[in-house]
Amino acid sequence: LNDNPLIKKETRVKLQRLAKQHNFSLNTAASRLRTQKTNVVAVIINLDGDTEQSINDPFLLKVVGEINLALNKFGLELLLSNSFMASDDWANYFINSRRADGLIVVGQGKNQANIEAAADAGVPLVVWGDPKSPSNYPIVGSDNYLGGRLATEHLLNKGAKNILFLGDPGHAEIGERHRGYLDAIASAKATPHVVSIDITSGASYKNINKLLVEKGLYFDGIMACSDMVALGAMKALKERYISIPNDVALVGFDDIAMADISHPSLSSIKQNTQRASVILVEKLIAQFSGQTTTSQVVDIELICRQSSQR
Amino acid sequence: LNDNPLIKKETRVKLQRLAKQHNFSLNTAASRLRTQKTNVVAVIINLDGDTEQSINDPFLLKVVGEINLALNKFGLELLLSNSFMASDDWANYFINSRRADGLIVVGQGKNQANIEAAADAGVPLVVWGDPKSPSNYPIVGSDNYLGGRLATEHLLNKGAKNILFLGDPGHAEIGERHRGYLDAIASAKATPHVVSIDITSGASYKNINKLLVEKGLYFDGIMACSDMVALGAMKALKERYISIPNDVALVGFDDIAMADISHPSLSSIKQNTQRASVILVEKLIAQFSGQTTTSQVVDIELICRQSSQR
DNA sequence: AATGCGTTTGCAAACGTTTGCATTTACTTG
DNA sequence: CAAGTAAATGCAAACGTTTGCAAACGCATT
Repeated sequence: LNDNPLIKKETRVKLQRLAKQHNFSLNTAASRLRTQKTNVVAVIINLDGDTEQSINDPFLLKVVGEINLALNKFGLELLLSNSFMASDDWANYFINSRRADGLIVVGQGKNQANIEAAADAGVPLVVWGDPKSPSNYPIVGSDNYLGGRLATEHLLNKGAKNILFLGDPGHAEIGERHRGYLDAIASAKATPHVVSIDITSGASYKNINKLLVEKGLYFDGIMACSDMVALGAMKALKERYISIPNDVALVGFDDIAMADISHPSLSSIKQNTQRASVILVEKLIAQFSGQTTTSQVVDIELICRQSSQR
Repeated sequence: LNDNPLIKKETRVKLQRLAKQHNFSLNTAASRLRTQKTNVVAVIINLDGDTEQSINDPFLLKVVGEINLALNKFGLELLLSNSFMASDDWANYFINSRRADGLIVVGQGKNQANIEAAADAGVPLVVWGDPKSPSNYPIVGSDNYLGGRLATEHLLNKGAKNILFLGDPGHAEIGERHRGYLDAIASAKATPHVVSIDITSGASYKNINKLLVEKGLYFDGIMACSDMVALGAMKALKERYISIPNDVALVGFDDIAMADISHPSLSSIKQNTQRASVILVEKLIAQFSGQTTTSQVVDIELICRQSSQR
């Protein structure tokens, strides 16, 4: 049944047909016990304790969906996990106990201690995050610095002079976007305006509202650290009849489905999650066979829509 | 290590501490082989072949996230699956092979053959879907009929006379919403207008655009079968400067995060996915111990926002 | 010293696969 | 017909846990 080449091909297919007919299926528990392989990969959604960003975040879930497809393509299954069950000792909980052969961590968050510990323990492990972060484990992700710079330069090109950066620079990936933003601003000899907020649409909405009340409309562009954040800001602006893109041009990050369907449609930095997922899985499989793998940057793309078109 | 009551409590905690110290973990493969229990539940996202609705649909993923939390609460793990790996014979693939102890199917779709087959095979199984559908398996879900009726009555109350139903009535859950819509329309002696489209924002956008071009604005209300569909329609309307809610009032379904953050914010029928997830898991666990379980309706709620406020 | 009880230890079987080796069978070729 | 090869069969061990039973141990009470 496992396509052992010692057995003639016809015999194999004959038996496989018979197995299907009689509803016979190999007992994976026994098989895993014997082979010490599970063909399962645990996916951990790595959220910080202090963010409101939840397991419901559309972008994170999109990444999980893509990873699932990529894993299936290689015959692997996906054990979905949050940090609740596994507590802190991922190596022990997932690998030592033979629940999974490897780990894919979605999101670096602010605290990489758990990831580092697992990597140190020699666990096959890949991370979706910012590939430029120094690490002892391979990280696959977008060029966040470039994304931040492109988005900001785009806004500058469209004539924005006072561009807000909306997001929490303490977070690994967003920190890079922030650096890109700062460099673009510096090159243009403009003034940076950084508004550090939690990565949620709600926080964004509230903060932009507060800014408008307290300081008025002192900005004419926003580089948001995610589309959800951008959409929250957009709502606050629209409620005050501030024209997008004419009064304020707006660029988000992630290119989630809603970016295209919002009105005005939201310009965004598109992360190629599909390609990244395949690369993540390939690197993980390479680790299974003992190879060491390195971080890798995946292309990004500025999707120019109405929110920055003027 | 498994809290066997034959062993004195102090000895148990002592050993458990030792195990943690030495990074020892029970081998789940062996344990599963011996006990014939996996403590794993497979979650299948059940998409029709002929819809563009994808694994990336925010609502479906939200449900999966909630189910994950509910399962964890009961010490169960979640094996995420699409229909690709399991092919058609779910009983065989998941249960017979001891990959999981039970199945949670998210979405009935148009074709229930796979679900029925698994249920007939005696597999512990629960479904997120329309609880009023006749079935040989327990379905947990919202009162879709009531939701459709409430949404439509709400629009009627707000003075809408010509209300579009936007969605595919061939799909189980949406069929019920459609029935609710029709009944509300009939009670008000209004004329039904059913626009059957695929359950995606893109399809909705395109169709509303086409309708407006071909027939003009012959409607003043829309009851959309999902928020994504509603948002697609909203975009088409806004592009033509049709005022929401004044020219057209709009109600969606699901109450996804975007409903609150869109502008105007979107009225919606909120499905209590969190409660439903816990109920799903409880029913599944009841089946593990041989009990038979029945379908159950979870409360819904009309969330009234700007898109229907006039 | 004997009895009883709670707790621990030791032992063996079983879960269903995979793997390697030795053997047998079927079939082809000189 | 013998020799040679490809394919199939049979056998036994091992993976690490759980379970039940029997035996042993420690300790307190008669």
